[in-house]
Amino acid sequence: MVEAATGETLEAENRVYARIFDGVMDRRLTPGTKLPERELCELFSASRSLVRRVLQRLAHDHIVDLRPNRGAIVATPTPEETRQIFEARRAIEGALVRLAAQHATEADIADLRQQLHDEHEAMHGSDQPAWARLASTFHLRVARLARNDILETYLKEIVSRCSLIVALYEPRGNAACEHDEHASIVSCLEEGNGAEAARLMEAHLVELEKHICLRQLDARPSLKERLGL
Amino acid sequence: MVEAATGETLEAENRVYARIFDGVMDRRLTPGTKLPERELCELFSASRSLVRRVLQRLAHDHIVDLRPNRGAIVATPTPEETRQIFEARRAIEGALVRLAAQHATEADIADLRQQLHDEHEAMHGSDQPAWARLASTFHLRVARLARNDILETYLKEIVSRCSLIVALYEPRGNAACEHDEHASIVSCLEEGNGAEAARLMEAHLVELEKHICLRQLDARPSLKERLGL
DNA sequence: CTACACAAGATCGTCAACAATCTGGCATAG
DNA sequence: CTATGCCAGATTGTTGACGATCTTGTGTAG
Repeated sequence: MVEAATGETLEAENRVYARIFDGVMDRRLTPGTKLPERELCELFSASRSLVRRVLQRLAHDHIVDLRPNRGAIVATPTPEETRQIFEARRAIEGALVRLAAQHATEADIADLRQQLHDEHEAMHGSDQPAWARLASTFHLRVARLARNDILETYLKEIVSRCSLIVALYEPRGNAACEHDEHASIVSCLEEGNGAEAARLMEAHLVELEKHICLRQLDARPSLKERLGL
Repeated sequence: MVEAATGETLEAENRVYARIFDGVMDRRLTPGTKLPERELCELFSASRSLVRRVLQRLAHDHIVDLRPNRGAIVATPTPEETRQIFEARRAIEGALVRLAAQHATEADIADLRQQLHDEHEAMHGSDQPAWARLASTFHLRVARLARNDILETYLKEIVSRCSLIVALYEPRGNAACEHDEHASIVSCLEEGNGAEAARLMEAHLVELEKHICLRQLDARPSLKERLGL
């Protein structure tokens, strides 16, 4: 087939977007990585206009930086942006867990427990990329329970930006979430205690930011550090 | 000049975006309005590719709906979307006023008081479009004081969607905010009382939603009502 | 040896023509 | 008279080529 319906290209577009998005979430695409149109076209066997649209979407979601006439690179959040991102995340994810506590069914809780189990195994199995990915997945799963697509979409965008931050300021990538804190949050959700769940979540996020801010003091994003000078 | 730097077109793109955006905020572009590419090109003396980019951005911000092969129309939020939008708005704007209370300077408060004065005049001057616009402006001004671009951007998007909702479910457009409630919020901000400011803001938004939900019962967006049947 | 200027290569941005799809009206059969 | 099928006009989606801009390597003057 040369080209089918318009729906096909939409699907292809989402596929390319998801591929790059996942690359960022898995920290295989690190901040500053160049994303030349030509190369993306060849890799995905896609037309330039499609690749271009995807890059614009990614730029709109603050995942890539589109520099005029200089191509697209994976975004590198500044320290100030980092501060704002975590502040926004606490607000939005706090609201999400409150809502999740209202709507969560027993089946939902069971799914989360299964998720926690997978997390635990990945952590002990020393499969660190998988662990990091599962840790983000947990947050997104909880968000889905809130039954609010808008806040959920916002959180997804923010979590992806957090992935960039971790890649920048936490080279070993060991800033993943603590398993126990996740477990406590699930317990609160089970009891329908939204207020406490939100409190735990916000504390959990403060811990995560502290982990990163500590490194931020010495690990500047500039290239001096990256060359060991 | 035929064509200048790339920055010029960027500027033109933002200009077209802003024009359509303002049209929605002022309720001159109502939900369902068709936005044909050809016509936009002529109106703004812009190329088709530029218009196309703008429409994609507007679609990403949920201001227009992009139907494949059928063109772009101004978005028409469903009742369920309306529920989610107000829920999200309470969460985000609540967080924003809390932050605004922390950062607001005396000059900021003075600016807000000026804003309140303009609101009051527009209300009495029976210049309703101006009033509705100023009411939204107040919320965005408060958001700016929070010093968090991410949450501010999210609120801007949500407020624009609220404008669509009002246009849909409040034909006369008289669902604007109460002046007094705005004034109370400013007072709390002046005292640095973020918790109370957030409480007032959330109550204010609940009132606004109630105003709309009441109409939602009889005024369905479907065409039966619009034909008087 | 250093610094500046220049030019070739590569990449991005734009435009215009072509192809695919949808809408609305008309003809025709029942 | 109603319903169905079809065709023309209009609109959108895509592609390919052209022009503009930036990067980088090289050469030359100081």
